Amino acid sequence: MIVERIRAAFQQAGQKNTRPRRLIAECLAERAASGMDFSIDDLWQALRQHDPHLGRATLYRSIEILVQEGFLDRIDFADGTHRYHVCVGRDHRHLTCIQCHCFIEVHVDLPLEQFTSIGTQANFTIEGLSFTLFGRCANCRLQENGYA
Amino acid sequence: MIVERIRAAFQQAGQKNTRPRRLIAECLAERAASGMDFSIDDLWQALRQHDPHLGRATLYRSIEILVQEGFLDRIDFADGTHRYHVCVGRDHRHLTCIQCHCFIEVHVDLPLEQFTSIGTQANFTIEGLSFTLFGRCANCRLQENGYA
DNA sequence: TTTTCTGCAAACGGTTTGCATCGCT
DNA sequence: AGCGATGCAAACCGTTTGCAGAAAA
Repeated sequence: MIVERIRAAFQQAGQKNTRPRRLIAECLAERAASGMDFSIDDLWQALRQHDPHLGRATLYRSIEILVQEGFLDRIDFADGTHRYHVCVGRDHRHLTCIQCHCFIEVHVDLPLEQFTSIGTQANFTIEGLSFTLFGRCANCRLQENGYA
Repeated sequence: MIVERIRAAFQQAGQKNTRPRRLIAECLAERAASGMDFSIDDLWQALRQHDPHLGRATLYRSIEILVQEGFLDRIDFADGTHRYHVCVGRDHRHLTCIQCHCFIEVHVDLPLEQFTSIGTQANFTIEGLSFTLFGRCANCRLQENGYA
């Protein structure tokens, strides 16, 4: 169960099992199930429905932990905004729509051997990668063409 | 000459050839020559040396135009900060240090054919890609080991 | 009981905007 | 002369921080 995995992630980071974090875990589980990505604010709105007194700061603090733990993945858009989604693997490879921000996780075979050799050449230790294809989804194309 | 290319980019966007923009073009040319990346604030500090009255807003407005024109490339870091550098090609492929933010443009042979087929499958029109390897540069590793 | 987390509200920092003025064309 | 660009300052917005009280361990 996803909720358990999230609680484990908190515990892993040495965090207590508190009510706000349980709520956050629930909300994230819903999002993981639907595959939706979300902004911090989306999540906060959802949380307020369960507990109107839950503070923004708490949410920020928890999200930070989960990103560190590799449980959440942060997607940065060219316009400076960013959203999150529940991670599947370690590396991040997606296809996102530059208009509506919807996205799909994709499976690309990247030439990993090249990366190690690039690292060696440049004298860097490679610790992660991010690969994003930007495009426009079918929906947004339709709307652009006036069928909205 | 780079300065000319920048001016052309402004003109392309229908912008007038004004003193602040000439200054910006000069500063960018220096940065292009040295291959350094920079934050908006770096650039602003440099500009103030030439003209202490140049406003931040003007800089933001100009940078925005150049990013749109594809002349500047924006690099987003995991900590939410971002920097710019003068573009070479259309697509962005670099290796950046998660600690000091230095970076190198790298030449990776990405499986382009895969991308088109991914686009087709997902019904997206692909318009760009971003590929970043994150790591730690030699300098930062040394410092971490106490040789600072 | 001790330590950590929480909620609140205030501070923060980067970015954007409104507006009177300036300066290209 | 006309219109867009500029500089300034204030507004903005997402995020972080300080702190007193509340909850876990």
